[in-house]
Amino acid sequence: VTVRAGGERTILHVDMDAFYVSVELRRRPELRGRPVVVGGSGRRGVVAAASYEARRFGIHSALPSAIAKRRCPHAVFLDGDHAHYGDVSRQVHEILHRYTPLIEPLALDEAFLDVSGARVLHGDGRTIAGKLRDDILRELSLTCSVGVAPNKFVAKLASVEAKPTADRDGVHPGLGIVVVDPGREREFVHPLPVERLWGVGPVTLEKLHGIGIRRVADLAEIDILALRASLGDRQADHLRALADGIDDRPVESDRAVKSIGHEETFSHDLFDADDIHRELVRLADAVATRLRRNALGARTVTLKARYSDFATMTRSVTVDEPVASAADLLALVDPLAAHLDRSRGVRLLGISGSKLGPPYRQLQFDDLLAETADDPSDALDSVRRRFGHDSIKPASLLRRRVEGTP
DNA sequence: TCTGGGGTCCTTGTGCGA
DNA sequence: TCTGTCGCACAAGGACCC
Repeated sequence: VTVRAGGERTILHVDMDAFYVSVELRRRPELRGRPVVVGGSGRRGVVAAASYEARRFGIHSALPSAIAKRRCPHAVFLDGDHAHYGDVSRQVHEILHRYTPLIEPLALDEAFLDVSGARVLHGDGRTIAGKLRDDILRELSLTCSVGVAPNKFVAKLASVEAKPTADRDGVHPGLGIVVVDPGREREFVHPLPVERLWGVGPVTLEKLHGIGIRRVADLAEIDILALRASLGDRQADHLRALADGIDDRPVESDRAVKSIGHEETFSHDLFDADDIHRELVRLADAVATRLRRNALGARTVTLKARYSDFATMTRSVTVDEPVASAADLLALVDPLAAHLDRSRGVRLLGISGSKLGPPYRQLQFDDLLAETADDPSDALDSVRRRFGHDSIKPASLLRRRVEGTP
């Protein structure tokens, strides 16, 4: 977190163009110019990314694959290769690091950069955006769009304006870079439809339409009390600030991960307890592997299940000491799973760990015994060496304590 | 044969101790 | 002693993001 006394910030939002698809096309150049879809090949899949040629047919991310195939039967559907996308993402980040250490990754394919302190060395925001686009294209054969603005939110909207577009008429190249100068934020955001604001999804949009708000300018003008009554104080105040082009959130380069989880939708619903247990074993193993890779343990473990009617439920337990092994995760999750209503059919199961911390275990007396030879007195000596002579003594030497005191 | 998987953040309800 | 309330922590659900 940096605090700059006075002076405008210069924030870049870098967004790779159709990232997964573009990475695949580097490996399979024969598919260039064709509608290509990554993900969504499974029976219950959805689209993860679509080439601009595929977008001409109304295919977009999160679209159920069954619908995507209906809209464009001749599209090429590829399974995703997330490990590879992760590698390429790291290469992109190495390039970004040449210009500033203040990088906040949002996803594999996009990041915020605070280049306020890099202007002397590398030039203004537009210049830096041009340089890193050139670097990424030359070194990785990938294109990206960049928004430049005094804050994160406007920079993100600007990068959308910089992107290529696709409609029935064809694919239209984008500007590549869009700069919103300080003082022009309101002018830039006011004409946009309100659903372009970060945090306005289908539910909030419905509420906003209900009180007559369709453009960002409407949001900036409406009585704040009416807005609060509709959305709640916190969200109302937040959206109003955005509508005024105000966003003070810093670029956070060192955000700690808060949860690690795995979930899976099955090709066919599960009704059998053994089947469910088997899947939980797999999920627990996957979560445990990633916890340990990150040198973390979880104090809270959450079981997620989605029934065939798409109703979702979660149940969690919190324990005193972080767990990081598949066996420990499973021991916590299995009792939760016993309460599932299997007769409804389970289409998805997930396990996630939160309240993360170092995976240490409270030192047990047995641990100390195990460190020493068979002679218990060795263990005594070991404890006293580590924790002091009075740290261990015969129970008979302990004074009785008044009930209720430590 | 419609609805993934990785997350973050916020709201709401509830239980508990002061 | 009983009751209300306040603040807090936690669990569960949901909205939203890519």
